[in-house]
Amino acid sequence: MEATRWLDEREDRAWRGYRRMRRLLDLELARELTQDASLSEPDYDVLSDLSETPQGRLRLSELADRMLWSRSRLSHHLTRMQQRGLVTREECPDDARGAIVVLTPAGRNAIEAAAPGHVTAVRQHFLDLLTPAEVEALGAFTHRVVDHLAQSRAPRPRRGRES
Amino acid sequence: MEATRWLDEREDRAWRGYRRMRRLLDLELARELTQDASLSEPDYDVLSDLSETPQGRLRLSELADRMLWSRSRLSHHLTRMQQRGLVTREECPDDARGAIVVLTPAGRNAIEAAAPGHVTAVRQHFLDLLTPAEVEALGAFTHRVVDHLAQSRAPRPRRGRES
DNA sequence: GGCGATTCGATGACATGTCAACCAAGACGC
DNA sequence: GCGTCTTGGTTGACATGTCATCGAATCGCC
Repeated sequence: MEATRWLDEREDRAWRGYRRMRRLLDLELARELTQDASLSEPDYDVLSDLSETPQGRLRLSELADRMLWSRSRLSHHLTRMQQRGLVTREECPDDARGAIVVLTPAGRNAIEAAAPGHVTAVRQHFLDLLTPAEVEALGAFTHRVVDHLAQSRAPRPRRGRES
Repeated sequence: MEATRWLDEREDRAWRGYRRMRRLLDLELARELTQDASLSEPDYDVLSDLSETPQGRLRLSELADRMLWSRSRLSHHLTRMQQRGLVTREECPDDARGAIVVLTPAGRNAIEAAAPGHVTAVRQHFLDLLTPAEVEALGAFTHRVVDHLAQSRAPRPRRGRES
């Protein structure tokens, strides 16, 4: 039970800035996305991940893993997107339990129409405000943090006895 | 209608890393908070902002502005927190429309019990993984981005004719 | 081949967040 | 003081996310 190491001034400034930036950036990007493309950020992410695959199709669980979403959340969200005609579900040939999420032509159109504006917004409100060195540093430390966090949530060894 | 400037490799790495880190960090911090202190992140933020004021009391709208929350969201959330005894509402003496949010002793206890663990988690999963230079850079560019975004959403001048 | 354990995805109940009214009260012009 | 406009906060309807549970299918092991 060590004494807590509180944040010093520099750390506090970084942590507050990070959270405030997140929030404002989210608000602005979401605002532009709905306005220009009638998509929410989650919609955009789903479509974006799907469109990055050669066929625009992914196993539901695979998509959920990539997005770090629960299967439940994705299933609910897909139901809504399906009603809007952006994606469909197909049966999985090699696993009868499985579902394959498929990008519809309308979904493809939607993401292709939305992407330029979204990327532009990301630049305008974020990346272009950073120096190349800062972008480089951001890439470096975020991946470091991601790797660290991926450890903690790594699937437990099957018969492990770890605490 | 310029051609879209897509992200180059470095930018893409930074942007993906940022979003992935956000998500994983949120999951982990929220997990530890609920487990150790039975608080959600929004709960923690409300209590934290309140406890930073000398009296543990803030006008509702003032709190909403600080948190970048809508009044509606805050009002709903306060209702729930009030039912758990973490905060109360009082009438505002100088503005009969107003409500003052007040930290209860239980709320004070909750944040004081939660803070050490939370700060430790923030260090462990984030800040301590960064070099001092990276922390410094993070503070610098996040504040730059925040200032930029604050511009776009600045309250419009009362009778302005601005585009 | 068969049985228990696990995985996949869907679903319903519930928690949380958003949006558009709404009411009451202050602010302003007169 | 009195109409009108704005502001502060609440509320209800609805969208979204979480959690526990379920049925069906697959896996592992014998």
